[in-house]
Amino acid sequence: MFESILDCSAKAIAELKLLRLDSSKCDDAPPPTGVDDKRRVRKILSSGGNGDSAKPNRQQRKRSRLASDSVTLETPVPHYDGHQWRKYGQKLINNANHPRSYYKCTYKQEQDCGATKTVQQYQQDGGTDDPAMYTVVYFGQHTCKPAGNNTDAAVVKTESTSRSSGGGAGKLSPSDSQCSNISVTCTSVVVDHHQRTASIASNCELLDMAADLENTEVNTYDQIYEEAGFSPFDLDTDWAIDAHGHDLLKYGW
DNA sequence: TTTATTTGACCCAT
DNA sequence: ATGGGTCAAATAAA
Repeated sequence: MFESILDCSAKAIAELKLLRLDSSKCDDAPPPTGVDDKRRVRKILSSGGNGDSAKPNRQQRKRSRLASDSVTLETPVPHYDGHQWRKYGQKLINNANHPRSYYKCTYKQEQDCGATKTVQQYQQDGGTDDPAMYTVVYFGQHTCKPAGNNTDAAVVKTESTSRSSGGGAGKLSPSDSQCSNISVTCTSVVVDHHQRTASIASNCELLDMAADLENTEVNTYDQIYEEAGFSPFDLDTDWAIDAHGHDLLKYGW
């Protein structure tokens, strides 16, 4: 297990290092913020209304989704990220063994929060010692405020196949061995310095973190946690995507 | 009754 | 034409 932890940590660091090389091409690409008015448009359409207004909206949205920056997490526990999500779709994807699930922020309606994510299992669950791994891709930013003083991370009941934490508390300790499998990638590294605060962990900072970790004798997840001070998987931390969807932000403990 | 999930259809980008 | 993202009616769960 120890070796496995080491191996996975090394892999994560290697990936982050690769991304660090790409980080030099940080350029500005302000993603349009698509307004989700589709439901109403659909209603109008289905009631025989003029459908011309539908096209720009949908186009705008789809384009924004495809062109938008994203943050990708690879994790065995895709549903514990500090936010509440509502599943709105599932699709079988070509050349994938498992369907992809689509989630939007639970507070989309009330707070017009535009954050979405997709979850897809990419590793066959080979046994009890080999937890299924999921690729989680986050789009957009959370503009919603977390409801209540919910210190526990949001627990999202989703796929029945979810095997995470088997009914245990929705909280992982940093020493949880599963956490050693986490890696973080991003499709675009653009840092808006005006958006940053002291508590922000941007992609670049994550990459720096990886570099620092590489120069340190890090043998356990506990040490990684200690070195970094936090992790993208810290459930006591609230995470968000920055205003332009470029960075993974930490906005609270 | 309310809220969340499932799932087939629809639509857009490639 | 096809793949993938989203909608929304039907269904399930609380």
